[in-house]
Amino acid sequence: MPELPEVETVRRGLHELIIGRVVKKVTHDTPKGFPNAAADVEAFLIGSSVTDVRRRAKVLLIDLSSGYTLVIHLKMTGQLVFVGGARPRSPKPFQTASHRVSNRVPTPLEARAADVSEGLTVTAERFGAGHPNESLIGELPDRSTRVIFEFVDGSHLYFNDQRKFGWVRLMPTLEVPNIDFMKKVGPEPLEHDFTVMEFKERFKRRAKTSIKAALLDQTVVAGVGNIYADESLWGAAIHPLTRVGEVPEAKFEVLYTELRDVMNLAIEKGGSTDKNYVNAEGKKGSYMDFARVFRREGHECPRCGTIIIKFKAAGRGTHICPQCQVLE
DNA sequence: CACTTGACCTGTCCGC
DNA sequence: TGCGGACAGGTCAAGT
Repeated sequence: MPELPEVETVRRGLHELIIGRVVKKVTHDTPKGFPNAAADVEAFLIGSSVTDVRRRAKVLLIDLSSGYTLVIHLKMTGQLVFVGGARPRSPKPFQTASHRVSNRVPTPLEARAADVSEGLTVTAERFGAGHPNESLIGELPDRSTRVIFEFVDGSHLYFNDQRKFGWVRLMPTLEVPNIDFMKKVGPEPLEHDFTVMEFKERFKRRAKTSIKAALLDQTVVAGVGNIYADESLWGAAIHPLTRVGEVPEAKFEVLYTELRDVMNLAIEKGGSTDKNYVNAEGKKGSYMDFARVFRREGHECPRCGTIIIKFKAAGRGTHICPQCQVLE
């Protein structure tokens, strides 16, 4: 479920944590998740240092000193978790009684990781007690770990992805803008120069589709997913099935403001953790504590007290207040 | 071309 | 207790 605020939170975390670190080794178990040829990995990733961590829409870009970039999409359940600091060493970490999943057969990736004496424990203690966003991560790697980046200083970056929809690929930095997705994707909604005029203009060509489908369309505006679509539509009091062309001008302007406000708040709260999402330190985001309608069916609308309902719109679970949000 | 639906995956939850 | 099926949603391909 990582949307723009979640990916941005990960980006900020990684920007603090991995710039300057030099890649020593990469282990991965899914050709689909990491399709690059071993020779390319050896030539352009191993021995390179991280020079920048960027984001475009929901895509993370980790730039390397080799002139290549790791392009990463977390899709629904992807996580990028950095583990540094002192590392307890264990000779057979995947066979110790303390291992969380010790009574099953280690995956090939785990077995390989065991060979290099990994077996780290990511605990709340490691990241400091009292942090508002608790850790969701246990020992890494775990069964969802697809790629492990090891840096020369002994720290690690884990790419976990329970549902395997996400991917990592290595390509020349200069070619990143030529990816089909990058050529089609719409403007960044939180950029200062993204105006309400441009917002309205972008939606015009989708006049006949529903406002929710248009919000989720990455070629209209970048980075909006199901959570912030529902939250911003509630904020603007627009029914998700309203055709774009039928949305009153004034409400469109409110939607622009609501979308930006709700995403900025979400970034401030470290994103939304419904089930899987964690930041670069393995911690949950707390926006869901502030959500007004998303996953709140059966609860009262904070504006009018009407019970929030859930139904399907644009192929997605959709949450509205049936009193505040009516078809135009 | 605009728009909708299904596929990709796996873990979880619900009803029987 | 187990099992089948529905469900979760970002993006692309294939369909209308």
